Amino acid sequence: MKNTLPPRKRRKDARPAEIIAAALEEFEVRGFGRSTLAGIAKRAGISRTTIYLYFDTKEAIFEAAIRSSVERAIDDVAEIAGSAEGDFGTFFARAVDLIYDRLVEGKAAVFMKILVAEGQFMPDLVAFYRREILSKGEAAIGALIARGIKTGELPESCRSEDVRVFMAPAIFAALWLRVFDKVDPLDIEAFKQAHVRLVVDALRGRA
Amino acid sequence: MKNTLPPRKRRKDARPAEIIAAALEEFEVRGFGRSTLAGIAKRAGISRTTIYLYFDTKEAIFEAAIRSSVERAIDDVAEIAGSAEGDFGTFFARAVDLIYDRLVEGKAAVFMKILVAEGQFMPDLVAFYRREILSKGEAAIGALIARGIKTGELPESCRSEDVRVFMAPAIFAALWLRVFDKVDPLDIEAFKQAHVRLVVDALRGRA
Amino acid sequence: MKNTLPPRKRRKDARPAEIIAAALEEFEVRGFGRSTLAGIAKRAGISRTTIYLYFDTKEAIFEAAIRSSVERAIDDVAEIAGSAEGDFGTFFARAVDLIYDRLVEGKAAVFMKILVAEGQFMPDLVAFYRREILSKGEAAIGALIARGIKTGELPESCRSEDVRVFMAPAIFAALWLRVFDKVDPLDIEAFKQAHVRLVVDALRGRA
Amino acid sequence: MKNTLPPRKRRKDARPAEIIAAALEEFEVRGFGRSTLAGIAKRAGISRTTIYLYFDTKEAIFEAAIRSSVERAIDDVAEIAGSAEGDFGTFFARAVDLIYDRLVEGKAAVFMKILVAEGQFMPDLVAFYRREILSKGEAAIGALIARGIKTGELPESCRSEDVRVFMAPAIFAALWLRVFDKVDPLDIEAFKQAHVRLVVDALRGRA
DNA sequence: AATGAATGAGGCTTCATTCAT
DNA sequence: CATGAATGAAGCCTCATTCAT
Repeated sequence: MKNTLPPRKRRKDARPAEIIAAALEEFEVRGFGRSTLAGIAKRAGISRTTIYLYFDTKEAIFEAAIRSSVERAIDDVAEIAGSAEGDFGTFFARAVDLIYDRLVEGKAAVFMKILVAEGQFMPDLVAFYRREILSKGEAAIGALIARGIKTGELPESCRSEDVRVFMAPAIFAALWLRVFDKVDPLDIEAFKQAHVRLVVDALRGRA
Repeated sequence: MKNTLPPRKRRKDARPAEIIAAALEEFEVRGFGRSTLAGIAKRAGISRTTIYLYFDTKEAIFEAAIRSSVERAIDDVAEIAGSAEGDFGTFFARAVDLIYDRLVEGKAAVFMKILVAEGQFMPDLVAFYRREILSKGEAAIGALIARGIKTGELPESCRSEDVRVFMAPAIFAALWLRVFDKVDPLDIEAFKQAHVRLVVDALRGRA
Repeated sequence: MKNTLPPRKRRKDARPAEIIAAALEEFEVRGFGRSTLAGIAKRAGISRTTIYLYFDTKEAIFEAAIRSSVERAIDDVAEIAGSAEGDFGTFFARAVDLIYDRLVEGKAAVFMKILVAEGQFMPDLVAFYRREILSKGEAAIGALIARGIKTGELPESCRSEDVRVFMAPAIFAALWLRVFDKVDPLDIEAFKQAHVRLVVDALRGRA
Repeated sequence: MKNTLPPRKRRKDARPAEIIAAALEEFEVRGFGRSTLAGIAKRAGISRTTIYLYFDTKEAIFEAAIRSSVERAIDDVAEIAGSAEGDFGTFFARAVDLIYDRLVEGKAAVFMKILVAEGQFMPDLVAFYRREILSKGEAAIGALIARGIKTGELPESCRSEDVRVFMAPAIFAALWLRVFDKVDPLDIEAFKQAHVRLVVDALRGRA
């Protein structure tokens, strides 16, 4: 029943997503500043002006891209939080796995890169990204820690800690991969494990 | 009498540094891509074309800026390594202090930001920055760990760890400050201490 | 009804030719080096940037102009060679008539002038012009001479002569007209006849 | 006695000539339009601004260069005309030799090239060059013809001929050498002989 | 819905030329 | 006499964006 829509219509509905996908490719390869509408259009296989039927500016495309990735992120957080059993180390490792997956695979890292570079000119998007994406991650980590405290694995003092310090290596790794990896490769698996070990050892040690 | 040098001449010697300083301001405020020679010139109080007497391209200015910051970085490393006494925690805290100083104060973070944004188009500079700046930091941290192992404070197993994971929160903080701080301020002092605690606790705990 | 094509579309097809025509005007008046895209655009009644929809660089415009004049040149040669009857003098006079026509009327002389001035920086175009234009002329003259030898009007020895010497006065006249004519006018008709007489007398005299 | 001037003075007197020489090199290599004062200064081994002590503009340098070559040209003409004996063919061949020498060797051809390219913007120089250089050549050829008529070698009808047609191949050769020679070399010696033969045969044939 | 045509704003860079020593 | 420093004018080119079909 959903497939009975005329192809024209289906096409129309798909366009924004196609453009966003094309734009993300372009952003990844050329950075945001150097990306051109011409490049995005070419990747999307459409004309430059067609983009204006769906988006007002280049920034609007980026905004839409960022927004379109929110739902999944929310699901992710739910996924992390939903898991039922295990000790803190296991949970944390799983959360970190997920985060690295997103970051290494792509979109999230592209967003980070662009926000680092151009965030000052997109305060709304920065706020949005922080609120919808990063803070979910923080909340998730915070929840893990709270659970660890409840189960007695972690000391009460951990509660007041700025959780961003526990996520920092992941962001670092994401950016390093995109910038310095060619000149000094980072073994992402080993790094991830070091990251987990660092946090788990530190927090457990305080008990 | 020593000051009787003709101002024109003195000017000339000072110009490159002035231009670099102006460029760094501009880069910091507008990012590299959006920076214009006109903006740099205005900040430096000179004409657009005067810049070309000293630098061939915008990239060249950035390169000069990055290179001009190397000497200090090297001194810093010496400073860290030179200190004589204390336990691992004290040493590491001092090193982290220094790193945050550089990163918060300015230049280094500006470079990081630009390299994140445009590094793919400046492979030479990425390599240079990594070699001359980042690897010094890594080496310093590695030396601290080696010393901790020798004094028995840290277990032998620490030696094989990727030291970048110990520096990551500093880089993270530097970028966060420039990007998300307005929307979610980061208490740099508290974060720094959390960073130190994280690493020290984790490494000590392994002993 | 055939004329109901949208003007926008018709425009598009005509644009390159319009731009070329405008450019030739500009080149003729200002020379190639001093010609500006702004000037060409103004002559064509379009915006500066519109030119870039059709040509990549100023050189490309010149190249297109030169190429667009080739077909006619080829036809000319056919025309000369095709004529059926007459003695060598008649043939040669007709060929010279044609050459002077082209040269005096315009394009060809403009090209010559530009190539003289800037040819060292456009080796491909020099080669192209020589191959597609000048050598046709040489071939035509050579054919006339061969015919003259066959009919017995000219001695066999003429065959080995460098035919460029027979065309030289035409090139000279073309350039003189553009450079020295104001200060020392050249009666083109008289000169042309002198040219014909010179060559015909010389070649016949050898018989 | 002339050599007792202080070296500073000698230097000063020599400067204009040095600059002119450097400029001619530059003009020859890069053409007039693309030549820069910076390039000329470098060739002359002096500073860009020093040129302004002696010349007001780039055009002024060219003008001085052209004027400085006049004396020699005048001498040349005298040389041609002064020779005492021989028939018309011999005389003409000698004159042509001389002309080709000048044209092939350099300065004169550089002037021609520049005037062809930029003459429309230097009407005074065009007039000057025509008057001081070209017309000398024409006069010399005219004198040769007059002498030929007097000695009975040439018919009276030659007198009314536009002598430029007799010089044209030389100009042609000079330009061809600078423009098309790489793509289609011209054997200058053979061409020169063909030129002489053409003119001599034609004029003699009329007798 | 889609597009080809067109353009204005703005960036980098070159160069002749002036200024002050 | 000579020059290093500095600049304004001007050119080429890119790109986001609008217009008209």
